[in-house]
Amino acid sequence: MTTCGPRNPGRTRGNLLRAGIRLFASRGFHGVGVAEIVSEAGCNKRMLYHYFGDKEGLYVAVLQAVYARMEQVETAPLPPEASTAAMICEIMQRHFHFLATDNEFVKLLLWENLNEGRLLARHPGLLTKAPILHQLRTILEAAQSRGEITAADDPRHLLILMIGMCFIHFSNQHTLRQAVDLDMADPHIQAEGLRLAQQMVLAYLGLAPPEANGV
Amino acid sequence: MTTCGPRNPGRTRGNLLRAGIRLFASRGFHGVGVAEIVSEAGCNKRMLYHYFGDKEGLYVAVLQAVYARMEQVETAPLPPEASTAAMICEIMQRHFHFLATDNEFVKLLLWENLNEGRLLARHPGLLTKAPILHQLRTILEAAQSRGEITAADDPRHLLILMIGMCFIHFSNQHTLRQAVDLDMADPHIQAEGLRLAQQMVLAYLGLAPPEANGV
DNA sequence: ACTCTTCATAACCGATCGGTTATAAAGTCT
DNA sequence: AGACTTTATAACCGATCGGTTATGAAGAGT
Repeated sequence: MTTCGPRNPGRTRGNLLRAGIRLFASRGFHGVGVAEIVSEAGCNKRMLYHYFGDKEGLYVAVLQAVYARMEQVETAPLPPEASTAAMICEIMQRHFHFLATDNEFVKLLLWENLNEGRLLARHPGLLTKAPILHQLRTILEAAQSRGEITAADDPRHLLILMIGMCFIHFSNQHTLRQAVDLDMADPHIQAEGLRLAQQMVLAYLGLAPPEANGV
Repeated sequence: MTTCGPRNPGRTRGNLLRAGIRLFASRGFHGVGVAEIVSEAGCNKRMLYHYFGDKEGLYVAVLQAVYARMEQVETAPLPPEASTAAMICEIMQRHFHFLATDNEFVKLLLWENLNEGRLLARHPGLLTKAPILHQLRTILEAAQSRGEITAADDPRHLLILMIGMCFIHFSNQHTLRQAVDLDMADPHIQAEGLRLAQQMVLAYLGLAPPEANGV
């Protein structure tokens, strides 16, 4: 497409990375050829090998870049004076909204899982511990010390279910549409799904919903 | 591998289908070559084109075969005299157990979603409505008519969350392992995840857990 | 001005891709 | 026995795959 001009190191690398993110997310590692990537990046095939070593090198860089987008969103501090229920709803809403916004993240995560984490295994440290787990732990411990909740279950299991209730809306969009006849891409449907998920977690913890609805 | 012998129509077709299920599930449509499939099926490449037309034809047959496995499990009748809570737990346990057992189903479903349902769109009727939705609807309506529950939310949304809480354990096995440091392949971890998911749904519906635990 | 590293291109490589052609043996029907 | 359909094989096809070689221009250091 847009040629790279005579010399422009940063831009060529950036173009390749962006093209890689878009194409790998949309069709996976095996589904994309390097010729297509360099065509979209507007440069020669040799440049990919110059900047990233090989196709897999670009793929790793793509994963790093997209994981960084999640960390950036999920490490944002929470409103310190909010109620426990409000904080639970907030981190769920953040996670849900991030998945809804960053389709490329969702797809790359799924590709990597389908690949049985082979790339992740070969490049340890690519994916760090979920920052959201630390937030949830802090919230639950504080609530427990104040006697607001009694359950002492492993917060990791609770987090998995919270993530699962969000993730399903985006990971299984197309098959769910056929299976239950709901358009998961519709923001209204998504909002309803999030609302129900939040209610479910609050009900499990025995917390009343925050002031918005519960009076 | 095992050669097909002089003539054996059913077996060659079956071998190809089985090989296709295993290989497409493990590496997706683009990740597998026809040469590899026929090698595992123990027959010549030409046979694949004879029985299934082309590579995509085999892929469609694979999806059909694996979807049929789910329908078979999830249309089994429920114990008619059980409590509402027990029935909810039962359908969740069944769904969870099916996903835990049939890894190929989980992966093929994810491949197809990542492919944005292109195959599903090209072959309508391949995936039918989820039979589990009908079961859930029946349970909820009966409970509602008996006044056991009050919520009149769309059962489709509840089902999505139930599926999501089960699915996440298998769809994101490898990345979750790194993100929250839990081995999702461990049956004990899985059992705990299911237990928590069941509790969550029951808590949301305002139902006491069935006799097993609640006394 | 001279060298040296970096950024870039075009042409090309062997291997593999999905799919086809040519051919024939095994079974089936009359 | 002879004709015809079905099941099978081997060899091959053009296209494309990921990756390399050969080459040179642009910028930086001296």
